[in-house]
Amino acid sequence: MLGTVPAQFRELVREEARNSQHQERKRRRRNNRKQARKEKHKVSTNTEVSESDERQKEGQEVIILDDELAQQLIDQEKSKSRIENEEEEEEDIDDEQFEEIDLNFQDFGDEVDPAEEMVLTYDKEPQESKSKKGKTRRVNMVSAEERKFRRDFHLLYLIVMACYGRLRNAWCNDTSLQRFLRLSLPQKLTDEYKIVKQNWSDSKVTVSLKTRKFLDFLRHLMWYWNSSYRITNSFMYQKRNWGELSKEFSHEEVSREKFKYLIRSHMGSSEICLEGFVMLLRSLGLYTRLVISLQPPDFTNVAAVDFSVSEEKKSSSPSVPKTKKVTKDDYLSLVRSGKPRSQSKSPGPINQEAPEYPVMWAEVWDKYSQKWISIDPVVQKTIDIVGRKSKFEPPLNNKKNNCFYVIGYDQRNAVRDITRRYASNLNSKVRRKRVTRDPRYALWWERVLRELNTPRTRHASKIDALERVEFEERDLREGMPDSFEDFRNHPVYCLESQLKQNEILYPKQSCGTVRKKSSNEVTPVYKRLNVHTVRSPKAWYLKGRMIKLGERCLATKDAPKTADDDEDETRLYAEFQTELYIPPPIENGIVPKNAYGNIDVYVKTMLPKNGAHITGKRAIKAAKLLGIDFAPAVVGFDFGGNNKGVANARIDGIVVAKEFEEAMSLTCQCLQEMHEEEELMRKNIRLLKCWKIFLTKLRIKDRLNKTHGKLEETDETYEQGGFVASDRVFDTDKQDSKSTQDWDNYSDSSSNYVPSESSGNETDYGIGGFIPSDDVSDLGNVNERETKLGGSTSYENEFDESGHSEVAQAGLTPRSGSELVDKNQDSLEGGFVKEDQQSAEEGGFLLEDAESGGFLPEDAELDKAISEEIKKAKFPVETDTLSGQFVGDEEIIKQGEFSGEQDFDIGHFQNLRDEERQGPQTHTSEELSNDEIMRSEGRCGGSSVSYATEVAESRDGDGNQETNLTEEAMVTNIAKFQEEQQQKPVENNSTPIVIDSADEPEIATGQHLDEFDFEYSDSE
DNA sequence: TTGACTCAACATCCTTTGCTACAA
DNA sequence: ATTGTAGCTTTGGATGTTGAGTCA
Repeated sequence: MLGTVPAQFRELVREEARNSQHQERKRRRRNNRKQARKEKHKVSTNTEVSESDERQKEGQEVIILDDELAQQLIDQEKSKSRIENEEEEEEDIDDEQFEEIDLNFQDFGDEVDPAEEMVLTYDKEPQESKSKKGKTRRVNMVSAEERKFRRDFHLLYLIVMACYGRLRNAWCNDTSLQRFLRLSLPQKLTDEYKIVKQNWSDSKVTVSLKTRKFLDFLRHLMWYWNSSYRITNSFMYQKRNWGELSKEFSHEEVSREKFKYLIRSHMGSSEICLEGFVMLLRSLGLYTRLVISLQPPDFTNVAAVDFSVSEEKKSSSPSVPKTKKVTKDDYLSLVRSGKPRSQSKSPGPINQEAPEYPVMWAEVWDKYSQKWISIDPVVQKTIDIVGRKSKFEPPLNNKKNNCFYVIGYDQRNAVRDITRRYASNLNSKVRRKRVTRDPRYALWWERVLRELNTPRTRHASKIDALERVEFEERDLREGMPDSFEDFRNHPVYCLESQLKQNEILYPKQSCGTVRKKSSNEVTPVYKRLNVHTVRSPKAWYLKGRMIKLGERCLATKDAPKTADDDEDETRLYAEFQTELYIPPPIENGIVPKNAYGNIDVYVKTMLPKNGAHITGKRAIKAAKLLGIDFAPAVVGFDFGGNNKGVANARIDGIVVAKEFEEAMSLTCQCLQEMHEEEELMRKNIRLLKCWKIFLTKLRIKDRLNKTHGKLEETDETYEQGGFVASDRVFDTDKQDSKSTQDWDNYSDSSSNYVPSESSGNETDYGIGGFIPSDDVSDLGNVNERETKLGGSTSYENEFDESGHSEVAQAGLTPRSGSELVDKNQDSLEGGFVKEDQQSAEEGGFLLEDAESGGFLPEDAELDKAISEEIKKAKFPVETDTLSGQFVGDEEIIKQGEFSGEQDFDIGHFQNLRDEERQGPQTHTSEELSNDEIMRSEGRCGGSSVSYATEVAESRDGDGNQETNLTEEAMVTNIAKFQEEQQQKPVENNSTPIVIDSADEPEIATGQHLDEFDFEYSDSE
């Protein structure tokens, strides 16, 4: 294994080189393609191509070096990049790649064979390229992962702030505080309010006068509040770009009690000042909204973070932008702790100058003019009835405040998105900055708002309906965008030049024109309403539609080269040219099929008349059983998986005639039940077999005791480890008890001797119960043993910790030969042996009984019951996980060999298994131990990998979890094995060695195993 | 200062029914 | 001899979006 490590590393480097070369080739090809396209209407641009080639040569260095040099190079690069980081320069070497390589160097550097050369190719400045005029163009974009993170962060911000607003709004509904505020209102204002109210009820007063009076009152109220409230901190939250997220900003935590206190004492931050004002308005019975303009970081900004924007502005050095990538950790550390990760990256708290535009304000409903009046008593101290443009809307290029998400909360806790009122360019500019530009997230945002509402406020009220009308008017009033770019994806207007490839205008009627700013060229503008998506007939078929008869295509496109059709272009049609596809009906129970023998059911409407779509994996079997006609249902295509690039039909269930639906569902249900029953039966039988084997082993042990004399320290050995006891019996016979721990000696003296578990783990087993999970997880031991066992497989891998596997519970495990075998001595050491032993001591399952003539009658009965149970099984239990070996056991039982009435022919027993395993071998009865017998029942060869796979297969009914666990165990096992191997001095030998079972004796000594790759196989 | 335009670098969408060798 | 299945190969091409630079 070790020998392969440098090769692995070299492979990695080569792969890097190949990848980069491949990328280069790809880019070159693309460039060529692009240029070829341009050549259609341009003069040849060959010079550019060669230029780009030269560029690639310049940018790329091929270095041939030995590994030591490579190490040096990488060290250099590392230190260089470190320095660069410190100096905040933006020589953006692909750090990640180097880190990856470096890691390998550190791990395996000592083992690198210096004789071998390698080629290390790297891009010197992969993210820079030259523009035509020779100046460098810097590409400064973040990865896809980072983009996703930014979007998610944006979403999270929206949710959190929306919830925050909801909470604060609820606080503003505190009636006792409202009463307090109303009572503390000066008499003058109270009187004025009375007049306003009288005016409202006075029909003689005109609406405009009512509104004006009301506005006057609001203005006075605003000034009163503004003068009586002492703002201790004028800072409000503001928009931060991605680089500023880790900067501190002062924010005092306000509990509800503190909030109450601050309101009563007319003192606090500007935010609480506004909330107090909202309360004051509500206390007067005015329908008031708390309005919050959310300021999430811009998710459409995918430029690498610029930390020094503010510094840059001050330091008048705009020529060299100082940018630095920020990792996710920076944001997360901010989110988790609210503190910056390192001071160097966060140059002090955000500049807390008083903002020009508010992020929170109030809205009051004027029921006479039927308009919302916006009041900002804190920042601008203005009252505004929003006309064309709101006074609160900052310019679009404002870095600290944007009007992209404005939410209003009223006293009923209704939550509404009222951005439309405050964003004058919602459709053209703001829309592109909102996450709702993606329909998926539009739904998401709708849902967030819906969830924030109470069930009562989810329905639009009268005022909401009026507001909707207002918003529609505003949509119309917004008009056409004033720049070409703003037409892109505009919901109302479009330009023909910006249509996508599969979009057409029909009918092509312009609704206006737009003039370019640079020239007098006039471009017609169309309504987005007239834009249709066109598709090929095949694409429409996949959507369950077909082209109407006589329709002419609206567009064409080049047919894919792979198509067998003679036609070199595909005709495209719009949806209005299609109709629903009606499949041929099922007649006489015969399902119409396509050329592949399937039926296409891409959408529900494609299900034929009189047809039923039966899903589920037993559907086909059920249909075959019933003898009815059916067709597998193709519901889509897969382009990934094993067959990348080529479509694979995705089949889900079958289609049968409607009249068979009930029969089918019953049959499927029945099959399912049968399957479950069968599984249960299998499980039971497996467990019974476990018991049988266990009992058999006890009998063998008993017989041995009887034949060779009972071991004195039986109890002790049981405690120490189950069948180690037998080993000791064996030891006693050999008069060599000292060598108990010396496995090599064992192996030498008795070939194929399997040592018992190393005594380190034994204590756990002594407690009793089934396989302790500790042992399962202790793969270190497993490996140890595996090493000692040589070619034998470690069974422990398969014992999942959760203990769900009945096999594991029973102390059974399948092995490489797809057979179940009693888990070796462990199960006997642990688990019930001890208890049995105890009970034996107490007089239940006594060895003495056995001595006095076989097993107890109960055991015989149990045995009989087990055999009968197995016989009762109508299905082939033995075929799969249970092999004929158990039948062999059964036969032995049947022959009465263990009944105590005959002498135990140990030689026969031995041969039975040895013949199965590796042909006849000769053993004397002295050489036999329980371990021996148990091992003889298992195929000890087979790679752990294939074994694990088999186990996974054998448990296919148990779901994926077990399989995963097995794989996990497998991986751990392999890793351990590799680790072990690396620790040992080794000759350079990376080729896997196949070990025949004939080699087992040697392997069992465990002397040379470390050199072998873990790939053993049985010679069968 | 702003917008149109270009270029580069990705991201994303569209595509829409195998073959062979080998083990069981 | 037949059947079932693992593994192959390494990935494509067009189009859309964005940042950055240039120019009017």
